Amino acid sequence: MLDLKFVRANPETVKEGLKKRGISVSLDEFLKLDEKRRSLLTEVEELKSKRNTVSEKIGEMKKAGEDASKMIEEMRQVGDQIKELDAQVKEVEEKMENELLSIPNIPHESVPFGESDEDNEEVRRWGEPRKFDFEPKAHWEIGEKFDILDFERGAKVAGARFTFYKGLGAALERACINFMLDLHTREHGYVELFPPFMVNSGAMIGTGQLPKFAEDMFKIENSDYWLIPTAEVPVTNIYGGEVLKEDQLPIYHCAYSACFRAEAGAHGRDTRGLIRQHQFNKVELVKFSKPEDSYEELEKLTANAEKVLQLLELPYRVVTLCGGDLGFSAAKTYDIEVWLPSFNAYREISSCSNFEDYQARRANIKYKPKKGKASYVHTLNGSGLAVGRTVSAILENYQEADGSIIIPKLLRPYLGGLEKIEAK
RNA sequence: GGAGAGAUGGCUGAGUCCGGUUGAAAGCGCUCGACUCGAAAUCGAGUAGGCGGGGCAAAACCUCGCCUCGUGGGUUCGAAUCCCACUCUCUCCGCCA
Repeated sequence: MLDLKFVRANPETVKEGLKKRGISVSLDEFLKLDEKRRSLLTEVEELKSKRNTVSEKIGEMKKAGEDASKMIEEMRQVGDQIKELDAQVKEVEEKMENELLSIPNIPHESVPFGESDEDNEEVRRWGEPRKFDFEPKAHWEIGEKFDILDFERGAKVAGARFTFYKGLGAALERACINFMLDLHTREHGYVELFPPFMVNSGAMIGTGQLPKFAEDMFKIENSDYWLIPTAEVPVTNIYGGEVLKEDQLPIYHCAYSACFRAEAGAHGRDTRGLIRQHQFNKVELVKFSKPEDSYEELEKLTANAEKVLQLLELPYRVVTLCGGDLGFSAAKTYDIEVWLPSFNAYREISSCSNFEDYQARRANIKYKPKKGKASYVHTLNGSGLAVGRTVSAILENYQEADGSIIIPKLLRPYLGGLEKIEAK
């Protein structure tokens, strides 16, 4: 959420910033509401002030045994006016709140202009995509061949975009999760959380999924619970409504969670394999930092996510998302894209963002500096990494001519020393 | 699921029966100052947030006002205090992985 005072004072800056996203928002209506709100407030506050002073006087008169019935009658009428005006204020404020919650974050100045993922700017590459001297198989073919991924039965018991991992497939998924969590907690200084997989609407508003993107998520019937689309939601909201101490910052959390996404509007895209599932696993990195440090923290967070791919020896590239491809709440995002032979392309495996104070304002997360007033922290997060896509990348990049799959060295301890998956 | 207790500032905790200088005692913590070579101890001062108006180009800051004692409603001239609903926490019982 943008700062109301900032929008009021700098509507042109806001419009200009949103232009980078390719959206033009008219703030005229909003600013008109703002003016209306303020004039209503002036009016109603004057009445309330009057009521307060007169009520006090009534108390004194009663104590002195004097008759105050005339004043009481007058104040009764004032009370009715106040009630009427308060209702108007509430209505205006609700409209404004809705409006404000629906305005996306303003992109950072370093974010490139552009309309779609084609306009994202490549920052760096790591590793060299392998040249196969045979026709490499897609991970879904490999998964079925070894009977370690069962898409058909996933569809049978749940539906499209659900999968059973089986045997070494399940073990590989679990090994990746543990490998990532161990790396981030032991080497990168993150404190692990195991979050709730469902949250309430307040948390979803806090990180920006609501009110605009309800159709992208799964809602639990007859309750205010939503299945989390990412651990970002519970983990970022963990300090919602709190004032942190300066010396607590920066806070680093990592968390494994299952993620649930409705994938509305993705019909026909990535229908095969593990790339786009309604339920997938992810290890998430979340940071809370002082505003002046957040962009440095974004670089470090991205490097922490990249480290996973480096250790697994999977080639990748990093891109800066252009304005048109930027997520709703983010000010700047780096996507890490892993090489997937079946696509003959790099595919997103992590998205690392700085939200600046956008989420902090919505979730009301502040910190108190040693000197000065409490102000909003900056929040960041990134996948470290999406696990299903990591498994896909391993299966595809590590396949051999004889059909076997080499296990990356650092994962072997997590699989009882297993060196390769091969036909029995 | 049943019965009961509770929710007050950064924290602990009074006030709630009996509505009116209580936005809130006291203590702790924190900040600044004094003392000290320095620290501790001691002493003094300060210390909730949000919104709106004015001062101001703006921020800081100052000032006036409004709102906030879990949340939302109600009663009343006036509510932390009375009534209703909800949420959460704790204790006991039942059930359960």
